[in-house]
Amino acid sequence: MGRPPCCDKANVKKGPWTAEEDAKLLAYTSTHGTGNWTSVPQRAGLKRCGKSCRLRYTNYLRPNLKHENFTQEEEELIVTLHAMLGSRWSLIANQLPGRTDNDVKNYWNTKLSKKLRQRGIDPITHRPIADLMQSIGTLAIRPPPAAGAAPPPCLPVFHDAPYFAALQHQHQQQQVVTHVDADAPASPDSQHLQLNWSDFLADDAAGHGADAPAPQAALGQYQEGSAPGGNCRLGRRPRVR
DNA sequence: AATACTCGCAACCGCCCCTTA
DNA sequence: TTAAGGGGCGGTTGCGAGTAT
Repeated sequence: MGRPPCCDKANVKKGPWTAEEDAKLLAYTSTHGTGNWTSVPQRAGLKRCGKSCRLRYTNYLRPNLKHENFTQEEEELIVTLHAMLGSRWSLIANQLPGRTDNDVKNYWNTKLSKKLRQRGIDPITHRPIADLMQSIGTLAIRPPPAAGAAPPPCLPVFHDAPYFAALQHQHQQQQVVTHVDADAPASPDSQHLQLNWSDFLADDAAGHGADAPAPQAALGQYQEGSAPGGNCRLGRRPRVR
């Protein structure tokens, strides 16, 4: 049994937002703020789901959003953070002022992952594709597990727990490729990580205010939550309120 | 000029976590 | 203590615009 719908879907409009709807939503949020989203549609005079209103506001109408193209610096930061965090788009977006998680996710899916592939880097693990092919070949010759034995661990990726800590080390060794200029010659050592790990942690703490948990603690939660119960599913991002 | 294909992005879906009664 | 509901998140889809054939 799933969750009940958050709104009456039969009487809710879907699809692209009109300028009139945007104006209503902006007018409402500018005077009343963004408190209870489920009540926003009714109060603002919109035939929309509250979630739809929230999404429209946070991804498009919110003040201080950037709508121009991503800069080279932003690209490199996204790649760096993706190597560290995986697809925690909201956390990555927190480090990019004026960008939303949807922006970052779309940009990654449409551009950055392709750029990485063009350079011979696997966009999931951030490792050279040739290395991965070698790993797959090694796995293929392993004997099958005995009957009743525990299932084998997942294929490791950078943002799984054991690799999270290792990544910091690798970062210090400047091995992670972050430069994704497709025109540049593909060379594993052509560009190196620019982001300072401790700076990232400090930024994260500052971004969440004084009452936010220490960033190291938050990262600890990521590591603990990365493989709950030993299965392959990544842990969800710990929420910071 | 018409059609097919690709790309970019806005929006939706469904799951999960947290809060609250 | 527990269940319901709200909010947040990542994954996916749909569609318009641009480009290639």
